[in-house]
Amino acid sequence: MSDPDSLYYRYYYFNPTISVSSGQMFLWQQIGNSWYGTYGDNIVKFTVLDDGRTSNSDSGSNSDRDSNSSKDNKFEFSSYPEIQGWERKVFRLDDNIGKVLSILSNDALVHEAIKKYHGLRLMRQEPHQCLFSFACASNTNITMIRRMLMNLSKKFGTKLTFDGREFYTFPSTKSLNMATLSDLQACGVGYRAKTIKAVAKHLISGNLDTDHLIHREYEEAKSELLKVYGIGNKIADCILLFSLEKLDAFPIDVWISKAISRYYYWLLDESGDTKLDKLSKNESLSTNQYTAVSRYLRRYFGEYSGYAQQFIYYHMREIAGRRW
DNA sequence: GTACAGGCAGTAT
DNA sequence: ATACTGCCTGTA
Repeated sequence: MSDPDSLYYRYYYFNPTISVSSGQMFLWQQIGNSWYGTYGDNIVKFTVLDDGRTSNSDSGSNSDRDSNSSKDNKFEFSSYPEIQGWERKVFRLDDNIGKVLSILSNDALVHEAIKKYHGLRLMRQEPHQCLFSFACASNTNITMIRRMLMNLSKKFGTKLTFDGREFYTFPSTKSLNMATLSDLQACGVGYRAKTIKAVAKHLISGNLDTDHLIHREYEEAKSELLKVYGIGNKIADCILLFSLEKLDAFPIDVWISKAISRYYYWLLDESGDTKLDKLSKNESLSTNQYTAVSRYLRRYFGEYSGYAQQFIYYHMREIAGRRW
């Protein structure tokens, strides 16, 4: 890479476009060449500067590059109210991505996905927003979750203007705590209103403290989250991975479940765990099966299991022809 | 009309 | 321990 100012050069290549479209963060929208996202009280924005410059073959370091993304776009970042350098935090540019990808490349499937979805990053979410977002995520799909969160933001967030357009901040924990069940249900969240209330109550009372959980180990933080009504294994793992710095978390949803029975069944087989015998035909996991499967996969992928999960997840959605 | 979508809690076996 | 069931809501 000849341009020392390019983000590829400074941070190892990353592609915010593929990350925001991966479904790991719900409140993003594309307008023209720009993407706008809600990050708590702020609206963050990046624009793809398509300067037509294509990457040249610089001595093999690009050999893993997917041919589809051989063009190195530049990106411009801004926000309102302004947060300097938010992209570093949100796209986890502080991670040693070279090390992460190198370790995970030991697995054949993840290695393929890394090549294919070059530049995909894990995104770091604002913890309270992440908690409430996944409180809405049970038994539904991404389109519905987006709708619920947009409705909640309109009703309980603060309107602000950015680039001459209207946006809403994410609702404060306090406002969601004060809301009644029917206020929340008016946003189309249905029975999940009880989970939202439970999360708000735990946060307001100090019973659940995200700053505290960030500094605890995976197991301990997870058991705290599981005490909240409506938060189960999968949702807790998403919250841990996306906002509480648990890169070793490995959320298992139906897509990852498919990937496991297809590509990683040998791992469970090797474990000799009898309660996993029926897993190949029945892809839905009981609580105990989830815990067991999660343990083996986390042991296999190691401290960066969450990155592996993200690449596998994105891959499964892609080959299934995702639509949202 | 019916099945289903990035789960979970409650209840019955 | 494991299996089964209902749940809000919109879309196919």
